[in-house]
Amino acid sequence: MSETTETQVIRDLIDRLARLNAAEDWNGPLNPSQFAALSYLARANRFSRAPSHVADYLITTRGTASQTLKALARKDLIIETRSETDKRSIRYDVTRNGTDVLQDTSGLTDVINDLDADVSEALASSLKALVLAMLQRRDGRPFGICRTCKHYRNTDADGFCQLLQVSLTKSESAQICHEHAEL
Amino acid sequence: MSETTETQVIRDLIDRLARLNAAEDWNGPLNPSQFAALSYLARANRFSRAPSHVADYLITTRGTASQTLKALARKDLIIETRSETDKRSIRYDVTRNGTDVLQDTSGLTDVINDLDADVSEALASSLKALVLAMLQRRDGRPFGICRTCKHYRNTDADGFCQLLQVSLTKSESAQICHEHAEL
DNA sequence: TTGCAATAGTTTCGACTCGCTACTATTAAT
DNA sequence: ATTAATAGTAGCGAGTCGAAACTATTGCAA
Repeated sequence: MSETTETQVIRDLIDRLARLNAAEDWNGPLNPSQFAALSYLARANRFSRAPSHVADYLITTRGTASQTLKALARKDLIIETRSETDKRSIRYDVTRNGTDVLQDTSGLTDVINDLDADVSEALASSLKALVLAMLQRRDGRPFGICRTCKHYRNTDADGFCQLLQVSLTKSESAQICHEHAEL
Repeated sequence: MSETTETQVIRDLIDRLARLNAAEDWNGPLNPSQFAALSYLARANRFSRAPSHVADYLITTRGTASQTLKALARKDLIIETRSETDKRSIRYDVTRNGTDVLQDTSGLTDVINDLDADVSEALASSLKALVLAMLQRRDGRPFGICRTCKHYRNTDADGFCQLLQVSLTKSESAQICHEHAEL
């Protein structure tokens, strides 16, 4: 008979919240994993759209990610592009159909929007601390948008990544990168 | 190209945290759903251990819950007891083996314990608000321990449930009930 | 009391996730 | 020139998931 501690309560709330969100996904054309993968691809920059990146983001194996991506490709929501420079790697881009599917508004989004600004800021910060601590234990990648990365340099119009040595458009600077590192 | 708003960030953090937690479960003898169901049963009172209650708690259907419970029963982690009063209903109790499996300490637990007391209290409260708001939309049951329920009455040694008209031991008053209602 | 309707749980189906292992192609390092 | 590392995939077995169809009870009304 386990005790129900404050910690256990938080664990349960996180799990239940994720399940409530997942249950909503099932109402749409995609299952929760497919939706999460598609949503990630739509926000990731062009250096972060490979199966292995999706696997890292979704905390799963390359094999599982590969299957999920193949399922999305079968549905014409994403399309694969083989790299010219490295013939092993593949990049998946979201199609027009794919962006349409992502328009579905979610109940969790509404509910989070109803929080007071200071509450949601505190929530984001606590959750981020938890995710980072969990990632550290398995050396997983944090992911994050270019503009907040230590390799990012602000130039006149656009941005520049010191790590990959490429310039980035304004739009790209707001995308998610698998190489993201805290300042 | 979806924008990544503060709300989207929180959604992603919740999803990733749940996935990080789930990934840990896979290292053990059970999959995440089985572990969640077993963990619930170990903390639920004797009126809340039926397949339909597990389904409500895990935000899934009775059919799915039934399958998961059968899988746990095959592994001798829970055992089914048919009710005398209502021959349709079944109660699953956690076996000795079941409680042993639950002893596994989780990384998420450690990480939550590392939070400052005031931070974790704020976190619990925000998450609870989100879960309640989500549940309201699908009239799902909140669940919670007897002692904090509006039907609970404190008696001399033990407690009493006004709704079910039964007296509760001290230990039972700390268990999860599917009939739980906010004060 | 008979006759439904609601409830509790199960089964089956098809699509898919999931970790795993084994495998192919390519690229990097010695 | 080997050998090792990396990127991605196929196939396996167990199991999740919702949905629909099904059995066995119990509740309710006319």
